[in-house]
Parts: sequence; C-alpha cells; structure tokens
Amino acid sequence: MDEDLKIRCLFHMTKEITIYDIAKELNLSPATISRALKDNQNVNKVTKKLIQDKAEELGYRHNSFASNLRKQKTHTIGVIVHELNSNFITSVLAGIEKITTLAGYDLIIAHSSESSAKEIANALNLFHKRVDGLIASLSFDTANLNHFNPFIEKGIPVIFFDRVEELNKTTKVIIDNYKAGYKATKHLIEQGCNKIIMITASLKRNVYADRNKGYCDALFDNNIHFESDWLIINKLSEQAAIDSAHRIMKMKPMPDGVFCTSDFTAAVCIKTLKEYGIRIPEDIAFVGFNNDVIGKIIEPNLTTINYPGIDMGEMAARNLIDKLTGVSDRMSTDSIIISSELIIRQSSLRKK
Amino acid sequence: MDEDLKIRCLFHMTKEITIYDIAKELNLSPATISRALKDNQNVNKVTKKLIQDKAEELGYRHNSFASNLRKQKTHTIGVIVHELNSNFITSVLAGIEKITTLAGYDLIIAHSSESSAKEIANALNLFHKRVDGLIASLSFDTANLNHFNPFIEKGIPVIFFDRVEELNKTTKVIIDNYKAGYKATKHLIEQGCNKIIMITASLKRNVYADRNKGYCDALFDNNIHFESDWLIINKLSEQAAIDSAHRIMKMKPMPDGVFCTSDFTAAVCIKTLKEYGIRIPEDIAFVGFNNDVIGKIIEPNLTTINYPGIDMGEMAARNLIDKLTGVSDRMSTDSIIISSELIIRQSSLRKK
DNA sequence: TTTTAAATTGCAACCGATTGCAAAAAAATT
DNA sequence: AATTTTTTTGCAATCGGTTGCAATTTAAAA
Repeated sequence: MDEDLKIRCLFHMTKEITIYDIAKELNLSPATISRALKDNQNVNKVTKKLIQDKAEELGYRHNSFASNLRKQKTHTIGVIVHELNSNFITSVLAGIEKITTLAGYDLIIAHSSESSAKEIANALNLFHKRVDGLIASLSFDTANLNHFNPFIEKGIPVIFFDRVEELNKTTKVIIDNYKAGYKATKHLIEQGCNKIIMITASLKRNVYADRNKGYCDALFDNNIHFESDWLIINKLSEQAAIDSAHRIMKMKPMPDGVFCTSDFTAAVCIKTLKEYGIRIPEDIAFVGFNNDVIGKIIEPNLTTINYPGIDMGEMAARNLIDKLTGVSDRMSTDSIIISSELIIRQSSLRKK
Repeated sequence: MDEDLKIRCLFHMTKEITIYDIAKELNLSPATISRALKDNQNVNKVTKKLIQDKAEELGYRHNSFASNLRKQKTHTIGVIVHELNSNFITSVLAGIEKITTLAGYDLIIAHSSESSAKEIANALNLFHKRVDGLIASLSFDTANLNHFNPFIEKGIPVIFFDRVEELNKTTKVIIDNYKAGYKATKHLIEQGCNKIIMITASLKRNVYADRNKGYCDALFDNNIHFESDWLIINKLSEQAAIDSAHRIMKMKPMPDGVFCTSDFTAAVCIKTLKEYGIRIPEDIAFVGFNNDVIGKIIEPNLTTINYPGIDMGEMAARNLIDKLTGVSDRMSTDSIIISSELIIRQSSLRKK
C-alpha cells in the first residue's frame, strides 16, 4: 500500500478513500476505476475484479455528491404523505418502495402532518434536494398547488395519489371513491336502512366529495329522499367523532344507518353510541372506510371499504419510473383508478 | 439579461441557473455571489441585495451536491425506525423533526419493517448518503450491530432510542422499562390479582427483557411465586395474539391478571377471551403498553403504560445536535432515561 | 508477417459551490 | 496629500466521479 496513504489512514480514521486513491494503488487511471466500479462492459474482467477487491479492501464508498453533480441526476424520488400512522399509508409506502428499489432509485419520505405549511416546506426541500420525481398525497388543508409548479416547470414528473387535485401535466392514482360510496350506501339500503346519514371530512378534498356523490346517487336511485341534516362534516379527530355521535343522538328521527369515511371515526362513534344504549347494527348499522385494524377490534366488527394501498403505491411508482426512464411521456396527464372492495362484517349485518 | 442565457432559457426550460450565471449577469465574481447568497458579513449590503434579487429573478436554486462535495458535510441526519404505523413512532419523529429543523438540519427517514436485512440496507444507504449523524431504533430481529460500525469508525455519531443494544461510543435514549414493568405488575397485584401472566415479544430485545425483570421483581416483592407457564412469548401479529388467548383458556388455573407488552396484542387477546365469555376485568384484569388509540376504543378501555414519544425524539435529536456542533463529545457513550406513567382505565379496575 | 478489427485504458474537461489568500477600492487617519 | 486601516471583491484551487474521444494494446483476419 502507498506509504503516504497508509500513514493518513493510521492517523486520521476519517480519511475518505476516493477513486484516485485506488487508481494510485493499482497504477491505473481514475476513469478505469470509475468504470470498473459501475461494472462497465469495456473494462477487462481481470482488471475489474482487481479494482473491486481493492475498493472493498480500502473501504471505498461511492460519493454520490460528486456523482450527482456530474450526472445532473440524483436517482432519488421524493414522497410526501399527509400522515404516517395509518395502515393505508404504510402499505402505499411499501408498494412504492418495492418498485423503486427494483428500479434502483432511492427514496426520501417526508410527511406534512396534515398541515399545508409543512407540505409546502417539504416540497421546497425536495425540490432543492433535486429529486428526479415526486409522489404526493395532499394534506388536509392544502388549498392550492402552487408549490408543485417549480417541479412541473423544470420537467420533474409529479404523481398524486389518493388525496389529489386536478393539475395539468400531472398523474393521479386514486380509488373509485364514487363507486365505493355508492356501494357502501347501497349495502346499507339492502340491509333495510332508509335513514342513512354520512359522516365525512371536508368535501373540499376529492376523496370525500366523490364518496359523497356516490352516497347521494345511491339514495336517489333507491328513492330515498336525502334530508339536509343527514350530512355531518367533521375533522378526523377523536373529539369530532364523539361530537358526531352526540349529534346523532339528538336527531329526530334517529338514523338507522351511518356511512362514515374513516374507520377511526366510525369506531369512536360506535363506542359513544353504545354507551347511550344504542345497539349496533340493530338500531344503527355502520359502514366505515379504510379497513384499519381497528375495525376488527371493535365490537361489533366494522364493515368497511378496503383500499389496496400496496397496489396504489406500486401503480404510482411504476408510472413515475416509466416517465423517468422515457418509457412514457414525462409530462403526460394520466389518471389511474384502482378498484376497492366492500368488506362486510357485523356492524352492518341486519339480515342473514 | 445576457442574450445567450435568455435564449437558453427560452428553449430549454430545464436550464439550471448557477452562481456563474448570476456572476456574469452582474459583472461580479462567483465568489462574491456565493458569499452574498449565504448572507456573508463581508459583502457590501447594496451588492448583496442586488445579488439576492437577481438570484430570485433568475430562479436560482442552491446546488447542495456541489456544496456538500466541497464542504464535506451534508447537514442531514438519518433516522431508521422499525415501523411507521404507531403513534409512538410518529410522535418520536415529530420530536426529532422539531429539534433538527430548529437547528437547520435535514432529515432522511427510513424504516426497516421489522426486518434485519432492511435495516442493514437502510444503514448502508444512509452511510453512502453521508448523513452527519444517525438516530435509530432496532428492528425486531436485529441480531448484531455490525452495520453501525462504519458510522462509528468514521466518527459519525449514532443515537439509539427505545429498542437499543449496548454499543460503545453510542448514546441511547430509553424509558425506564424495568420500572414500567414493575409498576404495571404491582398495579395488578393491588387490584387483587395473584396469578399474573406476562405476554411479551422476544426477551432478546432490551425493552421486553427489562419489562420482564420488573414484572418478576414485582411478583417476588409481593410474595407471589412465578410459575413457569406464566410467560408467553409471541410475535407482534394478530394471529399470535389470538393464539395467546387460546393458551390462556387452556391454563389451569386460569390467570386473573395479564401484563401485555403491546396494546394491540392486549386488545386482540381481550376480544378473543370475551368471545369465550371471559369477563374483563372481573375474571382477568389486563394492562397493556404504549397508550395506542386502540386502548380507548376497546371495551373495556385498556390500562396501559404511556410512553412520551415526543420527549424521546427531542432528547435523541438534541443529544445528536450537541455532538455535531461540538457542544458535547462526538463519541461519548451516554444513556438517557425518560420516565413513563401508568394510565389506569377499566380493563384492570377491580376495586374502587 | 502485415493489416484490420476489437477490446482496454487514459486524457482531460466538465459539474457548481466554497474559501484562503491576495488585490483592489473605499474610508479613516495623519 | 500621503499613509494606514478597513471593506469589498476576485483569483484560483479544491471537492470526487463521469464520459467523449483518442491512444494503446490485444486478438483476429488476410
């Protein structure tokens, strides 16, 4: 080993090995080292092995800054999600990871905690980190999409999933929220309910608006007249769910079916109503949304809509990779709809 | 504006503005531009304003690769967690984010999905991304800590939290698992239980081993003889929880108290036992661990140990930042213990 | 053995921000 | 007006990997 290098290694543990060090050691050019370490075809097999072994021996680590700087590519994909603590999001992330890892991309995951300000900060940060592409689900209170414009202007593909907005040159991956809302409502009707209310978060977000449309149409198609107090709009918090339950108790007549766009809200609601002696599903039948674990814990078990998170993540990631690798047009405006299913459990079963 | 640049901007939307472009525009040197953009003291105020405005106008964005390459620092902290979908982890992340953002560091969050292999891959990846520091909680089946050695050898500080192992030159932030286990068990004893079993994940992980010690000592101190079948070790899955419940049903005599090291497991267990007609807490009293939302949904509400996630995250981050900024020794071996509390709810209340 | 083709390797110019040191300009002091 | 001090600014090298093109070596064909 080169004496100087040896001494530097001995005294400064933190000395980084570069391709130049390896080149000097082996009497080769940095160019050849660079090629060998990337397994380039036109480097002699013997030389390549020699170089790779020496790199290993010296504890070489690739410097992605130098590489990114030169290549003007980061091989990194940014992901912005509104929250981390749900099965749905975790499985979407798993799907994304699966595909991106396979394609050799790194991932940076950021979360906005449902705050628009944080989402903007995250977007800016990922923009400065120069991600090659972006996958995002909007925060609850995101009002406009200006913070995604820099990406679009620079030709960086953006994919939205689940919580989306219309935005040109952007792809969205969503479930058939309309159909899901329709199916859930129809199921309640089939179980003999005819005073069906809906508890949802703000209709400004597409997911809730579409589910609401499905709900309304199902009522209409079955000749049930929608009453104005049948729509309860709340936040996604525990307190909001308790408040909703209280509101139900005060309704005259009380509803006999509830379609709730979140399992957590449904669970808290059911629990609160049970404390008032309401029987589920005999007095009020419930359908939730998301297929959270909570649905299998609560009594009675919760009927819900299952959302294929993994598929959604895979779709979003595959679409993005296709754009990055030139398989599809970088700036095309696609729309991918994934189907969801109704899982029927005790909370809505009033008939055999 | 420089004619050449203007044309390039018109035709290639993706042209990146560099400090050289700004320098040419203003007839200044790149050095001055660089200083001005970092708000350096020895640049004339007027010039500085001019430069900053021009940068804004041209849509300049800082190139962190070039900067990192030159400075040999990334100003980024890596975080490896075993899972994302729990309140506990989310609040730890919130705590970490709060402190690191304040100190001007970026964050890269990776999760191992409880797999040792993924944890190793994540560690390697963050090592190659050259994070300035690392915060980690071990995956369930991590057997050794070799993958953290590269960091330690390079003088990159590593902080473990919650799921930790002894490792020299490393800091750990944990709760008083022993005391928590002791408190939970003592509470059950005070409620009149004297056949108290413990359901836990593998005792190889510190958190579970320590809780078990607390449990054993509490029994001993209260003259309760520990029977060999009182310890049920399972995985953290739903099925494992159901199996545990079945095992309880077969025990003779059946226990009258259960200390469970996860709320989810406790919830599934309770639900399964109730299906067999067991009354909670009259027949069997339960104490869980983690203060998950699920504990407030299940009936009866679950007594549990509350874990201050935010504090833990803040502690870990603050300790790391202190090491990075030279406030404390980079490679010191600290140990920070955060206290936890018992939250008493119906599932264990057999006395007024 | 000579010529041609193919496989290896090296040269050198990037990529863009940073910073020690020197030079120039401006301000303050004799 | 000359000198010293302080402010500003610029020069040029550096960080480490990449890649088009040319040079060299080796293998194949004539």
